[in-house]
Amino acid sequence: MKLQNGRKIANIQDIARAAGTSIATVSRVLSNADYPVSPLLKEKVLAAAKELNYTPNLLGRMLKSNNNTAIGVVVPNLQNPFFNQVLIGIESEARRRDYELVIYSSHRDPAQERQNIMGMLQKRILGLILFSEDLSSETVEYYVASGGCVALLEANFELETVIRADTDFVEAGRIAARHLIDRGHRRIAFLTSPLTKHSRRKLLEGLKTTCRDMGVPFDEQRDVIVAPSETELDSGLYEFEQGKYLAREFLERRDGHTAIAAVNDITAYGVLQELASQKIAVPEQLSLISFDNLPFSAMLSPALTTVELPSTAMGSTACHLLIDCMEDPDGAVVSRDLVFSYPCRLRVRQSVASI
Amino acid sequence: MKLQNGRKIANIQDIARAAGTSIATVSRVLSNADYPVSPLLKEKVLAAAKELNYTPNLLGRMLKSNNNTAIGVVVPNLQNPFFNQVLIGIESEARRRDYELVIYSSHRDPAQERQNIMGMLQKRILGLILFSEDLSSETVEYYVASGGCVALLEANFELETVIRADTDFVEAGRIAARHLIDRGHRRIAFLTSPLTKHSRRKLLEGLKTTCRDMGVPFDEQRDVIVAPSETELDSGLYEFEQGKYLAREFLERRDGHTAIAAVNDITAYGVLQELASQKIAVPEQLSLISFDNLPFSAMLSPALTTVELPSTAMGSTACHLLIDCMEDPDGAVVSRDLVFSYPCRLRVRQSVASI
DNA sequence: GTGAAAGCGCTAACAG
DNA sequence: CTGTTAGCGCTTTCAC
Repeated sequence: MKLQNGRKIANIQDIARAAGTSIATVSRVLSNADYPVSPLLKEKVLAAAKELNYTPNLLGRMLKSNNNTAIGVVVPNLQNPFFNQVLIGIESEARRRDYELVIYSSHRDPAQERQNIMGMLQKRILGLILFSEDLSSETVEYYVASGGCVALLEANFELETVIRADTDFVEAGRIAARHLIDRGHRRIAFLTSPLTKHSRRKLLEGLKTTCRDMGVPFDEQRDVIVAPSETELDSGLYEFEQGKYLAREFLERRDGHTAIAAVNDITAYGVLQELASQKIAVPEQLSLISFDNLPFSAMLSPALTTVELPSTAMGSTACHLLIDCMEDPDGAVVSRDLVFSYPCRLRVRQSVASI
Repeated sequence: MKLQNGRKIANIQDIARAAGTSIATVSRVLSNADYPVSPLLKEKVLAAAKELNYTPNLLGRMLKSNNNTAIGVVVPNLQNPFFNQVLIGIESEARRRDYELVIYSSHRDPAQERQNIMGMLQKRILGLILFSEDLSSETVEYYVASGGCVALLEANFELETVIRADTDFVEAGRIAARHLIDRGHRRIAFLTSPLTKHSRRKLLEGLKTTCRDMGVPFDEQRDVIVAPSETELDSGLYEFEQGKYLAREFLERRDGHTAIAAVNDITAYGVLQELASQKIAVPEQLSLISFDNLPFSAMLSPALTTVELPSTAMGSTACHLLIDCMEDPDGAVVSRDLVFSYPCRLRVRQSVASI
């Protein structure tokens, strides 16, 4: 109905008229269904379409076929670089398969999340990648019941008929501890935000059990320093400030520690800056390792040794499986193994010394 | 048509049947048009809708009304944190106004960009925010001709009836030069990627003219160091590597310089790491300033002094104006001033010394 | 106030 | 092969 050089956008009727045929034929050639159409007419239709600058109205098609080649992505926010990494993976896969990405940020607000998912349903966006470490399953169940496919990233609730990706945080913790211990460290501190999240507790568990397994003392009272509270500002800056705070706290209570494991990269950046401002050289006087491997971590001085949590790969695989499910006519794919987990990888750089 | 607990998703027919009325009435209450409906019927309809878990099908509505409450965003890529900052601004405004964000990444490929925009048109997404420093206007013109509204961010081509946001890079260059000179620097080097982009040339211009205006010698042969080529890998890592390269080059050719201006923050990170590895202390032995103010820049040691290019604000204002235009029935808004530019701001941190 | 009916642009039977 | 026709779910005249 919109104007285009004074004319409305051409529709198949216009094409049909111009090509001297019927809308059915036009539809058949333009949606290239494998339906026999005489070469002559085909040619004419194509020519008319080109002539009239035909732009198919996918709303019409979608309304008819009730499917939407878009997938919705709900992340807690866009500021946290980790989610950004996940998005990069999702985007590349979506583009490869010709799906659009509709992005919502929930700000960890269940009401907002619910609204986002309902919005998707209203537009018949039937594929959802949900990053939601601390929300519940109700809305998701409704979405699935309405015919949607979903991929859950790091969710803390169980649900059937759904793709799941989880990171093995215990293993991540183990890897970090092992590296530190291999390099001769015997007193390790874990600096963390409050242990309210599954992921953080698992990290701690990995650290702790590995220390014990390898004969290194680890005492939660002495070796774990927890930041007081957590305002979910999500600006990234908050975790950074928290890292500085934790470093100060650590230095006061330091008790023979030669290495710090920080709960994530941004916290480690804060630790690093605080240490630098107190003229404590990393890794010469104190070693530091953390978890994430944000791209920026390679750019620091010293470059940060960190356990890479698969983010981009997780995003791209989740998207890949999701699209498979969406395109699967009779849910056969669902019988495949839809829970996956990528290994964490140690990225050795310069912030851990051998002692 | 999809199943939901074995039933299809309810549509207004179902509601009408359940409420004992007609689809017209249902539509009127459910789309809350300000159309008189008796309280009794209204009540019944609402009850039925709730009972049947009614989820309106926006495709139907959109097909009829030919408008889509989504806006498309085309950025070159998702890896560059600068675009990410812009996106954050766009997202917050879009959410506030209840618009969905459909995100495309063009990878600076005109064909891809064209395809993205065509895809939007096909879904009748009639609002576009395009970040495109080096593409041409053809597709955009077509989009506008088809009834779309567009906001151009940092575009290098002219176009009417369009919102534009541009950054005053000359002024950014001036601000940096002024700061350096105010702090006593008299020999400044500009480290940059190839001067193929408008923005970089403008930065140089601001630097150069300000030096001359303030009586500080600036010689392009001696004071500008250009990286050899530019592979648009866009991983962010490339600019970082380039920064290291430029720093090495600088050190070889250093000729009394006391300060470096790097073309952007990521390049500055590379410079900083190279300097650190060569044990050159910043800012004690050499000062460094750059352009962007990515969130990370505050997290380095030393924290980077940088000229903030408005990114988030630009995104949110662009989105704001775009939605105004889209919602404007008769293009009256277009007469307003639709070209805007935010001031760049100096963020003084620790990488520039007074000498 | 209310409802019947005509589309929005497209696809898919169904008939020729 | 081709065209007619009946919807997809919704909004919106236009009569009552």
